[in-house]
This record gives sequence, structure tokens and C-alpha cells, in this order.
Amino acid sequence: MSLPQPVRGTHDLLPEDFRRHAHVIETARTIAARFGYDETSTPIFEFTEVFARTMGETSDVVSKEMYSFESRNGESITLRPEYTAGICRSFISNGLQQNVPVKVFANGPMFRYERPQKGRQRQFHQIDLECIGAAEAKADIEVISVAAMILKSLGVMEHCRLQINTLGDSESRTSYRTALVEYFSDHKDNLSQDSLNRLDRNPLRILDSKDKGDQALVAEAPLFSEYLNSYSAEFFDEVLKGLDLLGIEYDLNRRLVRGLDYYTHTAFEFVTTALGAQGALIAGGRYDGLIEALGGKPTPGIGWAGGIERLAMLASNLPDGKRPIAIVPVGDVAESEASKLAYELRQAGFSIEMAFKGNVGKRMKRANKVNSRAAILIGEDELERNCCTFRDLDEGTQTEIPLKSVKQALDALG
RNA sequence: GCGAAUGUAGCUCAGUUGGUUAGAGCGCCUGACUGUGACUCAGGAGGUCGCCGGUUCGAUCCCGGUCAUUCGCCCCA
Repeated sequence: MSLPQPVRGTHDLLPEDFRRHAHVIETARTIAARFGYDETSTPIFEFTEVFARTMGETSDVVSKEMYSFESRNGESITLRPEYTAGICRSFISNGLQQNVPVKVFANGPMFRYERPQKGRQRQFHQIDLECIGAAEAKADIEVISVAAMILKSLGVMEHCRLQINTLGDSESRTSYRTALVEYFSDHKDNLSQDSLNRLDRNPLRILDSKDKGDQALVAEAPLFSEYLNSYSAEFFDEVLKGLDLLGIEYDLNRRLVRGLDYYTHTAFEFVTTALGAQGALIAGGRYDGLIEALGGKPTPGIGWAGGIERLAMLASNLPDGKRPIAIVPVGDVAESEASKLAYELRQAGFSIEMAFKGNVGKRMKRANKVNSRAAILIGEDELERNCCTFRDLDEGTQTEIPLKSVKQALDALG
């Protein structure tokens, strides 16, 4: 077939998919608002610098997955691969340090040039929550608890587990990193090719390797807990206690890491095994060094992002859509009267389905197809008496009622 | 970026060990029922068998390439 196809890794959101997406967004938005997070939005593209500086030149996303292009005036522009960098840039651009803590929720499309798979696309959508300007562990607890409540409300909590770890402050991190590089450098011969690459770029990632040989080495590797200074250890302890207090279950995962130096302390992921290799549903952490890296004053921050496609695939409790009421004119004479009634009822807030053409049979079929709750039939007979035939499509019963009382009849359906 | 599998109607899939008009279910359209849906019955439309090339008298089927999807790796939401 040579029909036009969408660009690889992009998908159309047909109404049914769209409803699922909207449900995820609406649920997240509502719950975020309960915690005091206001909705915000930033541009879909930024200067390439914004992402290169925040995500790190050596990260996979920056080095090979960005949709970058030269704008007409020669500037390098990049379609956003994530939300955090743009929101932090916005924080600086708008002088929001005066409003600290800035608590925002956002959603929208992201772009990464990756190999598409189930739950992984080149244009995908994320919900995002950021709390900027709070260094307290209470902020970590809050941010995680918002995510937990959203997952619970979507009915996907039962399909996932919260994994959590600490990366410590930069002092703890640096000393651990040094120790790790030293340890693995002594065992280079036994490391997989992937991990040899990681040794330069991102040694902490080796802890997460799936290679059997690597895992044997990892088992003997120095433990992060031995390199955590007391502040970092106490901070993490407070976060865990806060989660315990709220009854949020978690697994301590000492291998959960983030590659870049801006990430500090808490790192967490709500992971599932239901989507193949794409396990992360909502993932985030603390990024106390990020705003500074963008050129702002040192400002702590913590947040997370969640994949809407992934969440939508697992969401189980979709609300039923509103069912329309069908208006069916019988014969040409009633056509204009029916149109007027449809307009009035829509004005009054009802969802009305009225076909553009067709005899009664066709229009009734159409009414049924769009899952109408009831049908209102108007013909010459009814008009003479200022009435209409009101048919309950679930019960299969119908009565004649005055046109005046149509609204009451519809209200009575609930 | 690497490895593997798959690709037949709008959807889910049969099928052809290479041979005239390629099938089913669902969906769609029409009618039985010109003032009544969901049920039933009868008809109908819709496919250059992903695309390009090769082998062959002949390819949807075999071979190569390509594109897309899926799975694993990498990475991540």
C-alpha cells in the first residue's frame, strides 16, 4: 500500500486513544492541584544549549537522540526531549526565584530520535511535575506522593513498584564515583564492551548492567552506603520515613542511578513489567545542581516525568463518556423544528446527536451507534400536539411528552 | 546504533508444498421494515497479498534489498 504513512515513531491519536490520554492528563492535573501545583507550559523547542547543558553532552539523549535543527537565522534549536530543562529555564528567565518554592505541573509532547518499540516512540507525551527551590526532604516526599496518588487513581499502582535510591550530595557522589572507577579499572578484562564504554561516560551505570559477567563484578564492588556522608544518609532516611508515614511502599534499589552530576540525593522510578523492556512509568529525582548549570543562582529542585502513552496503556478505570441524546425528525416538515430543539438543548448543556440526513431507520441506527441514551422523535403528528416521542434506548420503551417538558425528561435520565 | 521475527480487505487473522476469478469473522453499504435502533435474514462494496528488484514459462508464495511494526540490547517516560 502506498498510502501516506506517519513519520516513523509518530502516531495519530484517534478519538479513542485521545480519551485515554486525556484521562491520564486530567487525573494528574486534578491530583497535582490538590497538592498546590499550578499548571504551566513551556515552548516545544528551545535553544539546543538548554538541553545540552542540563542533560550533559555525553548522555545518550544529547549525543544521539535530539531533534536539532538550524533555524533560519542560524541558531541551533532543539525539539524538547524532556520537560525539566525547559521549566528550569523558564524559572530563570522569568525571575521566579522570588516565588520559591515554585510548584508546577505540565504536560505535552517530547521528541527523541530512538528506535521505536512498544511504549517507546519518537514523539511521545509526558506529564511532568516540578518543585523548584525547596531543599527539604519534605519536598521529595511530596513529589513522590503526588505520583503515587496519580498512579493509584489511574488504577496502575497494582502493576508497578516504586524503586528508590539516593545518589547523595556531590561530595558523597564524587568520592563513590572515584572508588568505582578505581575498582572497575582493576577488572577491565572482565567487563563487557558496554560497560567499558560506561566506565568513561557514566560509571554508575555499570551497577545496572544486565551482563552476567558485569553482575558478578558488581556484587563485589564498593557499596554506595559506605561513601555517603552523614548529611546525605540522614536526608535519605528522612525521605524513607516520610514515605513510610504515608503508607507508600517502595523497594530500596541500590543500583538505581542517574548519570549526571546535577542529580543528587533522591532518585526514584515507578516501574512495571507489563510493557516489555520499557519499565519506567514515572521517574524522577532531585537535581540540586541543574539550575546553576543553566546559569541561574544555585537552586535546589526535585521533580518527575511520566510517560502518558505508557500510563494510558495500563490505565484501567476510564470514566464512561457522556452519552448523547439523539433527535430524529420524521419527514421534511419536522426538520427545522428538530434543528431548533437540538440547538436549544445544546444551549442548555445537553449533548445532542442529530444526523445531517437519512430516514428514521437510518437515524435510529446512527443514534444507537453513537451510544445515545435516548431518542426524541418529532413528526407532523407530534407537532400538531406540541409533543414529541421520547424513546428510552436502553429500556426500549417510549412515551409521548409535551415539547415543554423535554428538559425535565432528560434531567430525569440522570 | 546492534541482533531477531513479522508484514494478506477498515480491524483480527486463515490460505496458496509457485499455476486461471485470494478467503473467514467483525465492521461498512443496500434491502426485508418508505414513523423506530440494538436482534434476525438476504444481497453488495472493499485487496496490484508492504514496496522495489531477481529467479522462473508463470511469484502473494522462493531469493535479495528496502520500508514499517514487534521483541531483545543500548537508553529511557
